[in-house]
Amino acid sequence: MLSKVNGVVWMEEEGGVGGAEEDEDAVSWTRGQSAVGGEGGGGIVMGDGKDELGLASFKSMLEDDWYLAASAGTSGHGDGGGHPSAHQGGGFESLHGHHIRHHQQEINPSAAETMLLQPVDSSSSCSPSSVFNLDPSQPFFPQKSALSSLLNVVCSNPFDAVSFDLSCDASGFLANSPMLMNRGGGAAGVGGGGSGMLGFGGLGPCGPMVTSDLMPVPDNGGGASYNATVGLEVFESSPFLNRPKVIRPLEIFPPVGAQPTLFQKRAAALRQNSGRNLGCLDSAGAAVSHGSASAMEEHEKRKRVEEEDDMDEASIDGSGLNYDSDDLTGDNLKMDGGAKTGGGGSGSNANSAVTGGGGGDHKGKKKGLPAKNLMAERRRRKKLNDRLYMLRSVVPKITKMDRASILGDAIEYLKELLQRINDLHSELESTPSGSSLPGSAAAPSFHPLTPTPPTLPCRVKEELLSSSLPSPNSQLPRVEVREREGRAVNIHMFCSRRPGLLLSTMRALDSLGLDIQQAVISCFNGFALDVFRAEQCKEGPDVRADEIKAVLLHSAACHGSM
Amino acid sequence: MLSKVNGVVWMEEEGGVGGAEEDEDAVSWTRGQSAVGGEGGGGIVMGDGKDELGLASFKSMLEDDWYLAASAGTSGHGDGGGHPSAHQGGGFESLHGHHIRHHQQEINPSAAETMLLQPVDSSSSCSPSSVFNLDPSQPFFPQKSALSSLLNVVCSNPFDAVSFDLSCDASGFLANSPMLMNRGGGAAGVGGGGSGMLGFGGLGPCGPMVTSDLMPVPDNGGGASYNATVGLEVFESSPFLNRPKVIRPLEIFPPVGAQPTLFQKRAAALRQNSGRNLGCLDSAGAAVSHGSASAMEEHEKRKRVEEEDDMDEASIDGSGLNYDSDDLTGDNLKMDGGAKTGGGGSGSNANSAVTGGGGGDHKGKKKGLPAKNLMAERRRRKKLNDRLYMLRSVVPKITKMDRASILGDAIEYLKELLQRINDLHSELESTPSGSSLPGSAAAPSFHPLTPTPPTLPCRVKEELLSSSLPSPNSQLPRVEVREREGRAVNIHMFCSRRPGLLLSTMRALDSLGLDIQQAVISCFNGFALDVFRAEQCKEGPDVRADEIKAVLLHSAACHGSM
DNA sequence: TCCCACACGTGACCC
DNA sequence: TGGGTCACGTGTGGG
Repeated sequence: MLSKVNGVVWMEEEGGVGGAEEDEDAVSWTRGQSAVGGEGGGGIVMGDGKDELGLASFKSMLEDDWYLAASAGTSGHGDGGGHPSAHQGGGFESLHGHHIRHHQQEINPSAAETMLLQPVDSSSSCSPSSVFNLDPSQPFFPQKSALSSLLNVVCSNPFDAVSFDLSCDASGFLANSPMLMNRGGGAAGVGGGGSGMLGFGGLGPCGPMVTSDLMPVPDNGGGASYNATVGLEVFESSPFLNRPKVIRPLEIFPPVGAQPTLFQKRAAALRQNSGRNLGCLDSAGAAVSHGSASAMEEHEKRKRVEEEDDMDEASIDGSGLNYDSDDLTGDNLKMDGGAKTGGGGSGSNANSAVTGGGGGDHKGKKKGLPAKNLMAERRRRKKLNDRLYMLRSVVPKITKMDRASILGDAIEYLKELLQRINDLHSELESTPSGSSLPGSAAAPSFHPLTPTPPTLPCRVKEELLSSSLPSPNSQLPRVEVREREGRAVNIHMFCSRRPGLLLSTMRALDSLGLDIQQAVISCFNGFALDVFRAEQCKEGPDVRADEIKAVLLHSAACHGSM
Repeated sequence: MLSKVNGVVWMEEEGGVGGAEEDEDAVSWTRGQSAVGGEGGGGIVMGDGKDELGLASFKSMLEDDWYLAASAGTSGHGDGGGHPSAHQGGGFESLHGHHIRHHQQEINPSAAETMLLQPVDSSSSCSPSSVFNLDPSQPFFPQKSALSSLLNVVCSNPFDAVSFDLSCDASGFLANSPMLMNRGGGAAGVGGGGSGMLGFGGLGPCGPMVTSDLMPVPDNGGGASYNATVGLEVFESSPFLNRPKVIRPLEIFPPVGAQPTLFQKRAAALRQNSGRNLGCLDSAGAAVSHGSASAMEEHEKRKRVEEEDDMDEASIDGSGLNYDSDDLTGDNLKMDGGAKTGGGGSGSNANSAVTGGGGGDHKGKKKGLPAKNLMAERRRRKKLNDRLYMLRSVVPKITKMDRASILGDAIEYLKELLQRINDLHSELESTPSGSSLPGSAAAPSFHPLTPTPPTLPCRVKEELLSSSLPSPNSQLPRVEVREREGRAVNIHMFCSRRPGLLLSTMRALDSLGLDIQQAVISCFNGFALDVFRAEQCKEGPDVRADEIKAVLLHSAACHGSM
């Protein structure tokens, strides 16, 4: 149902995101990504996907797998440093892949699906894109657009998403994991881990290099699909290389992926740094890059792992594959974890003797719980990160890649959307034809979609400010009424809170024949009434804004007076 | 400017959130809170605040202060266990402080600012509420509603929001911050830190106990204001104690507050647990509660700290005061940190030998960085949490209190909004004249971004809408009423929106002799009413919760029935 | 008991 | 160098 409509996209998201359980949500996200990956990489293992369970299990599997895979893969390349040429190359791949993808998406008609995928990817990729955005100087890519598109995409894939989410939601996860595994195997071969490698290999230049390194990359690629095209670009596009700094993250491939963003960024950075210099093995690079080789290695591993995880989520399929290949999972994971910790030895954590202390999971610290807990924690973290990225992907304008910024941007964006909806509502109702915006000045602003509405006309802002600010308490009642089209109105009222004010205000509005359709009223120290949309009863005569205002002011005054 | 208007709050948020830099954002958030605090606590050090930098500094200051204060306070009580009675008391304090504050705010006419603050607080407080929501069983609080309300608020302030975004985006934030500070200073003087303490002391029972403990509280209190009432409640209201579980968070006063949510929940829980048993010193309590006294202590401290931090953010002013009072800050902080770490000694962390190992900040591990870093990390964490709560507050329907869930819900919600926008767009275009559509069609498409879906068939759209919205709508009216102490009640109501519902509900509440002091009401698809605090008129007979519920249900039903 | 979620402190990295 | 960010591993509490 949902899926069909464009709304579908939304639906999915919703289901996945909010609607269902977290896990489910996570799944959904993943799915989306996976879908994307599938599209791009093609190789999604749909058969598996079919199972609802698949997803869930997938997810978990993936996560675990991640670690495992990552560790496995990582260890392999990270330690061994088998990569041929650039980390960068690898990094780029992913990043480019994403970007490229975006372009492709646009380009490709197939798009519909792609779109969806894209979104997913974008989510992951988003980060990259956002990254791009970050760099003012080098926005070469349409991150924003990408993002938006992604969002859209997500939205666009109502079906996909929906189906996934729904199916996935509940049973999905758990059951899924196995599925994932299977899937992974089943998958075309985007391949994560070893398989993934293959995928990359297919890409071309990257392939080789990637292989060892790519382990992670694949994940990022999640998206093997991306790689193909991407790979080329990467190599081709020196620009990225050229500008390591800002872009770096992106460059590397943060963009691509799903989760690399942060991780990738860092990883990429590392790689670049080390990589460029070294351009050799990962390990070498790592070592080179910094003082503590061991530390570096660990770091890399971890990052990779995470990346993989991300990938998993992002492109579950791919990851799935990897996992499958790895298959070591459980034990390996632990081991990996242990190894990591042990290896890393950061300080306190390293300790972690708990985890692995020695080699096994139970070492001694306490119960041996640590290992499990550790994994759980990792999963949790990853999940959270994925969500975060997802959120990022959904938010068109991303100021910074910071987690906090992401949240902040999301909040802002959310508000913006609400505002828009409001405006649209008013417009809709009021202006039949005027569609355009008569009413809503705001509409235009956001409409444009400009993700960056921000710039909206200052004037508007001013208005708002004036209105908004007034606030405070002691203050005089402040009422603003805007007529939208037709009989719709927007009301903003602010004054001190007084007992009975709420009721009297409601009465006043009612007396005016206004039906409050969308509003938010808050009482605390003060009283704030924001009616986004209210309509005058059809029957009644038109009430003018100033009338409304007068009535409300009176109401506020009466009470306010006290 | 901004500061003045109620919008301020929003402004801040928006600005803080999306618009500006993270720091700023953070600041903004903080401000909101701070503002609140200022209102409540008043004692913000405004002088400093004036500087734009001030904000930043404030922020940092506060945060640091938090820690310091907290640590100071904490260390004092935590380690020494100087606190008179309960940790709970302490914990409560903070929490309560928040709640109380709200109350006070409400009480305080100064409110206008408060209002703003409130929202902010609410955001933070929301978390608690959401927490409640999480519990299916115990939704007593209007978390959702709160959230929704928040959202609404945000939304509601179309102007504000817009303006904010716009204005805020760039300069706004920075500029604002100073304002806030100023305001805070201007505030009545609730009092933060030391001052705050006083405030608490004023409260009564809590006062004494709190004092030592309160240090942190003030922060929370940001809001000393709350404390007064809260403190009482806490002590008085055994119920909370009685129902530690689900309610806990709320009970404690999560609602109030600002950030307690997660923190508070836990903290509260801890306190309750320990507190109840012990009811003595914090340290004692801690020790009692669990095996590792030291660990407990640390925990408590930490929590408190965080709480404080939250407070800081929430009610920066307060914190500011505290800080001021403390003044120890820098060094103290370090010390505190060190102490904490040292004291706690949980395991790995404890170690923290880095931090304090011994007593001072620099111990030895590496550079002595740790301490600083530690603080930074704490701040960061806090900031992130605040944002998260903020986000939560904005998202109307929160399934779980999980971080991941919050993100997921937010994403979903976001998608929903996009979908809606899309639909609206299509409708707009199509409906009015089809002509516009084309172009606009684009709109929808791009809007939604979903390139494809673009225009989903209206019909579909309709379906979707119906479906999407559903959440609210379809539902049966849901009303939850909790009696607080005395004549205070908490009400959470959620049902489909119906014309006149708002008024009828208000009438119903009025008829019950309830004075709505703190509430958030949001209307969109559904109708959500969250009354954080309402008091029955002194005159009237006591109204029982079930009566209220019945009346509200009736009201909802009448309208709801449709 | 386990699992989950969280907060914490730390090391590493970047700017 | 210093602040900020991040991931990690751990400890802990709640269910």
